[in-house]
Amino acid sequence: MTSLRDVAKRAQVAVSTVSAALNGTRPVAAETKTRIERAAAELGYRPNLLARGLVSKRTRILALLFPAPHSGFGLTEMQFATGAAEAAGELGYHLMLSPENTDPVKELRYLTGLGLIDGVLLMEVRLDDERTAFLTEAGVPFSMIGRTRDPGSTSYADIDFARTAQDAVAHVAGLGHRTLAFLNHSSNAYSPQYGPTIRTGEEFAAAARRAGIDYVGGLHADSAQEGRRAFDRLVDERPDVTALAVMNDHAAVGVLAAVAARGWRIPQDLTLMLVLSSARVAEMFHPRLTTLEPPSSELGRLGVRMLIDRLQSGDDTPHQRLVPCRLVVGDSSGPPPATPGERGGRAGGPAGATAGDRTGDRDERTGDLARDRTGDRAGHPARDRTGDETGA
Amino acid sequence: MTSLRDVAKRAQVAVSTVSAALNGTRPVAAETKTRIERAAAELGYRPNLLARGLVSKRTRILALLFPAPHSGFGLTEMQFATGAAEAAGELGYHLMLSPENTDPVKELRYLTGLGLIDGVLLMEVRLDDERTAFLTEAGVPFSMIGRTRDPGSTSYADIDFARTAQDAVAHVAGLGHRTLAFLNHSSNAYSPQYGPTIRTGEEFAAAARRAGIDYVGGLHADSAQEGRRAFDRLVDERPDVTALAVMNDHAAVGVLAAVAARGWRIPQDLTLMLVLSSARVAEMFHPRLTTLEPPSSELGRLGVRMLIDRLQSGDDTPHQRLVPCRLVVGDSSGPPPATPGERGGRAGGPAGATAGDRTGDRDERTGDLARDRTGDRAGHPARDRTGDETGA
DNA sequence: TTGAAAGCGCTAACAG
DNA sequence: CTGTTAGCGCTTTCAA
Repeated sequence: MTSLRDVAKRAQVAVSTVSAALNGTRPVAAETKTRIERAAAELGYRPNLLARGLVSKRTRILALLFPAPHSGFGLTEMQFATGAAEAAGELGYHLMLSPENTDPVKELRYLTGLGLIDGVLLMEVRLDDERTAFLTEAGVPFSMIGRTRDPGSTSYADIDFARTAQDAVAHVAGLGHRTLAFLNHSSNAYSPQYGPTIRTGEEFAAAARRAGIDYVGGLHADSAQEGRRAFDRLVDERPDVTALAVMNDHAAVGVLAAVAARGWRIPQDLTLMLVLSSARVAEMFHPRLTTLEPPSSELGRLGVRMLIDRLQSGDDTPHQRLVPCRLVVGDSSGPPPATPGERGGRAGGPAGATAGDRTGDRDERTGDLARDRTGDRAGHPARDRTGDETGA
Repeated sequence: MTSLRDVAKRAQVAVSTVSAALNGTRPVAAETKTRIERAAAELGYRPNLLARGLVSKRTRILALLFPAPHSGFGLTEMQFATGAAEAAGELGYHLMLSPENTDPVKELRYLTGLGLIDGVLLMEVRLDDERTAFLTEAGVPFSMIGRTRDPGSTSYADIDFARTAQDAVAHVAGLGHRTLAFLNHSSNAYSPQYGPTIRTGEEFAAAARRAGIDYVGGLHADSAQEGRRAFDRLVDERPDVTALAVMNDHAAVGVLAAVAARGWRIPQDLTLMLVLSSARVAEMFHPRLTTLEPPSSELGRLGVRMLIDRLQSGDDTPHQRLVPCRLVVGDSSGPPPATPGERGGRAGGPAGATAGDRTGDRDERTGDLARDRTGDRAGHPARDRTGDETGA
């Protein structure tokens, strides 16, 4: 390990001059500077982060607290991490992965006490998250992916649920649907305080109301079996429903089974969309489902950027960013059936010319998933991952 | 930040004594020790990792180099990371996520030059991976998830492809199949040097040969469309194939479409299994596919454990561990049809009573995915995630 | 069994 | 503009 002293010796100057030259901390004569730089390069000098951190109190290390991979820990959550790590790397920071144990606050106290990290990035934030209080009180800079019920002056990047719901509603409304049902997670699948579950439900209801669409809520399912049952119940009670949005991949599997069992076809008899699920998952279905894909990676990036921004500016005005999901139209969206009451066969009935045909004549497309088609009525143009800017 | 000096002051001893007492570095009188411990607890003392690392040259920080999330970056890869982070945490270490840019070796040089990390964990290891040479030469301790062509004396945790293939072959053979086809990734989907792609192909061929099963290889597909085409070609050329193993999720989607298009049923007309894919993904299919699920999280854990073991023992005899995939039997496995030549309808023909029925009478099961049933002929008992021990 | 002192590699006053 | 000096918080000799 070559140190500052080695460089100083070789360049015939004092260590502090080398430090200054390399960091631009104070003016250094051009000639001296180049001499120092050459010496540093020749020796392959790398500043020791520990020593630097010890005195400067800043390590350029961020911690990402991620929850134990419980039930629903999928691609989405992990993309936060990769997005965050990338953004950190681009800005000269490092990202530490800290698995959260049973006592998050204790974990945080330990972690921040180490003097190792400059800031914390929280994910899986609950509406009443206790971690924010601790961090605020401890004076540890942090930002969140997701947000608490009342974010106040904390920094966060979260999904724009209102806009997402609005886009979804506009999509089905644009296709001519007048009734939309929403199949949510059960409230205890994740924490009962899990923001996305609650906010998505609320916002779908609100968006439907505003659009003058009939909304059917209060449905929950976390497994294929529950999804199937929920769908059957739904159709019994509300045979007029022609469009359904589903939160849970597994529930969607059950819904598809129930749809097929009734002899219904998608999208002719029902428009089905997956909410907060990646296009990669939606692609696994037959037909390929329309999806509202969460901007996971971008949220991770944003979270890191706003954290670093705060760290570097010293200014702690909060950054709060909402990013809508991206509507990826699949093969499960279509106009509503002319006569909803007379759809398909019935359970156990003649199943001919249903799923077999459907998959049979389905046109296989390659990777053209990025087509952003929003319903005509929506009025806003196709949108892509927008800026990377931290913007207030 | 309370420091050693604060504790020393409060306990009325010298800093060096506090250090010794807290680290057990040298004998300290029991009475003094408790006094120190109490003082430390009262002050909420946390050792500063930077200061400690600066002198001890050991930070207890490990770096996980993960590749840019290119094409096939899924759940599997991410589970390495979570497994690794957990294992690290349990052993008092920290895991840094280092996204790999275009020049991995440069990245590594930089990273290891920082004096910040004690060791490196490599993933997405290619058969001729250049990173290992650098790390070896630089004397940086490392271990791998995956392995190079000739691992020599490097430490790694990898999938036991031979055993996995053997289990798969035994499974289908046990069901009575005499012919097995294998649909691999195309060689350029990942790096042309991507170990799993190559090893799995080889081992399936070998296992089939040993089991006296007719093997059809040389098939590749990375997308649904390619999967569909590959399957159609396969059936044309080898109508005797009754079992098919598929590496790629997307290809499997295409295969299922092609199967349905022919009016075939699964598993009656074809036994289909997914290789190196998580059970969560297999669950998305209809019917739920039999899977050989990679022990991703465990590989991550093992990688970290062997790295830390080497770090702490100072002994650099390599640890090399192979862990087979877990066979999760789904609803896509069954005995071969009596007369393979007369299966189902043909493309575009009467699709009646096919997929519709299949999904219709499918029994929805909840979460009971852990059933380990290995083929009768295999002769080895159900196996679960085995030990966590690092074992040499 | 304990204390004093040196120093890890760096930054940041302060003099020159 | 540059060199000297004093630490950051800790571990580790070396004496006592």
